[in-house]
Amino acid sequence: MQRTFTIRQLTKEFEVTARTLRFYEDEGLIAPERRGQTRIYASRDRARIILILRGRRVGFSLSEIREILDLYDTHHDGGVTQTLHARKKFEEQLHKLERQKIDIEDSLTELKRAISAVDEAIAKGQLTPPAHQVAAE
Amino acid sequence: MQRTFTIRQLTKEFEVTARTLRFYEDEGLIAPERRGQTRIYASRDRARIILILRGRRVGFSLSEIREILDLYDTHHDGGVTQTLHARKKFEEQLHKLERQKIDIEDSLTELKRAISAVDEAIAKGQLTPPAHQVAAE
DNA sequence: GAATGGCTTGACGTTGACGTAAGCTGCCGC
DNA sequence: GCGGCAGCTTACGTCAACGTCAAGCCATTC
Repeated sequence: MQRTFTIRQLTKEFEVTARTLRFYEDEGLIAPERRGQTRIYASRDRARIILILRGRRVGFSLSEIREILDLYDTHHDGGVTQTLHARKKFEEQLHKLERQKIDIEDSLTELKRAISAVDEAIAKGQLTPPAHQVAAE
Repeated sequence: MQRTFTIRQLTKEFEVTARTLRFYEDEGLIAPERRGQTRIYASRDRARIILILRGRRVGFSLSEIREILDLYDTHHDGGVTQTLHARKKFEEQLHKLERQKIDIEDSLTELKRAISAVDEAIAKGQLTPPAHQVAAE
């Protein structure tokens, strides 16, 4: 099992550019080690990248993502206050995602309606034929 | 039943600024009529705004949203070619949303895991007490 | 030893989605 | 007729999330 990764490997695996990974590092989202100058990513970094990218896909900003990652980092060794704060933040994200899930489901049903409307129109043949089949000019 | 809306009403209903609605107009997403200078929004415009905002929330760019709106507009009176093209585009959006739904569900289960981990930690009392309760300095 | 390829660090450029400020035009109540 | 909104246009500003050079280091390979 591989424990470390080069920047190249990760860019290929996740289809992001090296610039993006360095940018995430500048933003404090990941912290790969160095062998001399070059970055060595551990599987911890890789796991965080997965979280980051999925977070982006579901619409979180990088600062929101950083907040979540920080929570994962700190809620273990923090005091009760820290931990309760983490719990609250997690639940906020949870609710945000649940709202988004509803939005997506609404959009999905609407799109499906649109598609079947198109299909009916085609089936009933209520359509002018494609221009190049109408007549030879 | 109200058929028209002022820009003020819509900003309040949807919690967007007037700037935003004018911007959407500049971008060709809506086309309210004018009484003199002032914009009069019909319920058609309102419906489109609902679509736009929901589209944004699920991560579509404004140009993607414009594309969808255009499809709604034109696939009725277009030829077969137009209509099939519309169908294809609709399905593309459909797949994008389905992928996103999976991402969201994954994130949801992960968040729930995180929350119950927090809860267990609290239940087991494996926590240092809040700083202000430790000792009076 | 010169070229090649990969990695690095700046630093400036870009794109999307608006914010913001300036200055104008009605229109309403007083 | 005037203060005070509401709305309008024009135009520049901003912020996030990178892209795009430029210039340099380092190891290999020919």
